[in-house]
Amino acid sequence: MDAADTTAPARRTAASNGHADLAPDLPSAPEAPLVRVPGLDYGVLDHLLGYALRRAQNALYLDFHRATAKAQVSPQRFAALVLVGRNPGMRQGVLAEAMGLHRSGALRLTDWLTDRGWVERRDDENDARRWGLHLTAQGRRMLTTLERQVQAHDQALIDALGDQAPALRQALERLAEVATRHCL
Amino acid sequence: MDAADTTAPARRTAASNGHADLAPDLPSAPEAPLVRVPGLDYGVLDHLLGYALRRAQNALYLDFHRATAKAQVSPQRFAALVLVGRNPGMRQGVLAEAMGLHRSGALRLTDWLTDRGWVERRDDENDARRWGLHLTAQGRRMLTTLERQVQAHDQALIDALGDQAPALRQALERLAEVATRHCL
DNA sequence: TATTGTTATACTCTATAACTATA
DNA sequence: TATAGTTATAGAGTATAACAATA
Repeated sequence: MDAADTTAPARRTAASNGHADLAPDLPSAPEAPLVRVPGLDYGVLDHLLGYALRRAQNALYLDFHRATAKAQVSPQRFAALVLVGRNPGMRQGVLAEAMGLHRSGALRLTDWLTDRGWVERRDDENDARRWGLHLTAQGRRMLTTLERQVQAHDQALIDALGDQAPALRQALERLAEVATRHCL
Repeated sequence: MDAADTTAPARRTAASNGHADLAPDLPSAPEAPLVRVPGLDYGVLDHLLGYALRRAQNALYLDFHRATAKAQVSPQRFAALVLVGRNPGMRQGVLAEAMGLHRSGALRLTDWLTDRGWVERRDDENDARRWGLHLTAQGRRMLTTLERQVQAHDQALIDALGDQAPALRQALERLAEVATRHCL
């Protein structure tokens, strides 16, 4: 037997990551800017709330990458890191639910974070089927750095919007609610 | 020689579509709903404009599929259909630019639309390298149907937002501008 | 039998790079 | 040589389904 099986007991394969070879992805292809082509007629698109939303989201996505350029972290991975940081011991299944992913997707996401040494899987005391997710010391440092960058980035946008900003967020939350209710 | 080579001359392969076998994709996996998990602490995410935007966009994306359920058309494909409809003779490269895609992406998108019989490639009179994209009769009918569905869907959201709606769209457009400028 | 997580696989979307035809 | 479009390929992200371990 191995000497130290400190955190992740060996009775499970502990996501030893058989698919990617340790340094898997890097986003690298965030999508091109969705610019407005001058002579073009956009028809109904110019009047759709959904299209305005898509434009804004595309722009913010690219801008997010600029803001966190050094770490090569996608918005999704940043969100996962925040969630694990604020909810220590969180299960993978809950992470999946919170992020609108399938369990297998949460696995890949967690693998990516553990490969970086930012997150580790530990035993769940009550149920041997479960892992508890925890930030490592390095992960906590990284989160602190990223949060500072992301928040500065967000604040710059809010400043640029001026007094429109609070109404915008409120309207977005309402919109998400309405569309979700619509959908169910 | 073939009798009729009416529209697309044979001196080019005319995107005869060697990759997919004619009935390629169907979106089918639109992403799960991004619901708020009750007991969870979202930390900074709850204060970020970018995250609110992501939530709203996710909800609208799913709702869009509901609204156009019968046609299995993604927002992107709908947008492409609108653009070709409003700008007959449009080149693929312009479509790519308008939609923030690489040329090869616009090719796949156009292939999908032509496979459905909604769009056709025709010669460009001035430059034999170019195609002009045009709606077919069937494509125009489909566009009319889709536009009606999408607009009704969008109007329902606008109605639900009430007097917040105009401010929301204005703020979204401003946000896209600001973030893009930020990025360049 | 149901749940948690894993593995294997497939499919979509997008990009990169090399290629052909035309300018 | 530059441009428009095509082809081939690769990568990221997601899903499905079958599986093992545990409840």
